[in-house]
Amino acid sequence: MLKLTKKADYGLMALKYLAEHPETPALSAKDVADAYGIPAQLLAKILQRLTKTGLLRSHAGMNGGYELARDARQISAYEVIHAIDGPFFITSCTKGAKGCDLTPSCTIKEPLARVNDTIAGVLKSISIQDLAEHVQPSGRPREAQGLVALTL
Amino acid sequence: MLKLTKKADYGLMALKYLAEHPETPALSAKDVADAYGIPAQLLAKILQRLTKTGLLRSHAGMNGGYELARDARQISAYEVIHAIDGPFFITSCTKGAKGCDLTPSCTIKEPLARVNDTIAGVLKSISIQDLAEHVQPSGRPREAQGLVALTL
DNA sequence: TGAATCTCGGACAGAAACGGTCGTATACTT
DNA sequence: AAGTATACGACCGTTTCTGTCCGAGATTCA
Ligand code: SF4
Ligand code: SF4
Repeated sequence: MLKLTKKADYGLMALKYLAEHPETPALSAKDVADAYGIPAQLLAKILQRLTKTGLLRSHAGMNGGYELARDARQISAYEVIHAIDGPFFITSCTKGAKGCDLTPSCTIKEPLARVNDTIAGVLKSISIQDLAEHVQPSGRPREAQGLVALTL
Repeated sequence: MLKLTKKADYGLMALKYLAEHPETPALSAKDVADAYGIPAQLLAKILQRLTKTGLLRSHAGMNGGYELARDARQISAYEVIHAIDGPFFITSCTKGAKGCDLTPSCTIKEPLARVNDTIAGVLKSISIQDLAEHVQPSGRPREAQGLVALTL
């Protein structure tokens, strides 16, 4: 529950990897998969989907591969997750989906929808760049880099 | 992914229901289950687990049932979720668990751990009471009731 | 031209998590 | 004693997740 899919996880890793190698023209799925221990074929399909949603640009053929379509600073974790795992809900009922059987009688779906938005906001405020800058966490609680409004 | 379990969902509904009926000495699992359309047997087990973790007090026998162990204001959504679905991770690796195969080579687990904490913080800041006060959302974006620090 | 490399896309299978049911034992009230 | 309600574990069908396989198209290079 409330757990990130491994695909999304892999997707974030790959994007971060690409962000860290801006010089290279393109990196193949296999390159990235080998860099970590990710199953190559699986990563391939993930990158394909990221391409289809416009987060990556692909290039077939020899020395082909993928590159970021935008600056790493302009790609949010939310977009990645959304691209890979589809629309983001905390519950089974949220807007867009058909909802669970007891959507009418349920009295907490509305407050939960706000929680959903809040969490989505957190994810949206995180960019690939943020992941790439692995500031050595020297234990010191740094300045908060952002504040997320929690309306409920 | 990142979706609340239905069990947790039911648990929150039940807790909220109990919070809304502070006068009654105890409400049986069946009462709550009927109030919404929740499968009674399933809700029963959920409430049992909440009892075992100390969020509820149970009372067997006729006219028995459950009651909140603490004030609704003192019970966070996080506790409920944690009690029902176990420890809260966003990823498969987080502290406590054995982690996934590529925990060593993974470079994003540390930033993700912070995201994890952030979201957990959001959940912790929400009490059952907050759910019960279903302030008619008149569209007007009320004052933010809290801010969550987003450190990465 | 043709071989090598790489993306694309769907099908598919094994594994795990989820949602829900059942049966039985136990505790409390009247 | 009878009735009501919690307690607990086993079980099972469904869905979701993870990962693999395979065939088809694109591009580069010799
Ligand atoms: S309707 Fe209520 S119960 Fe059904 S999914 Fe939405 S929140 Fe959970
Ligand atoms: S280690 Fe990296 S890949 Fe494995 S679960 Fe944690 S974050 Fe995801």
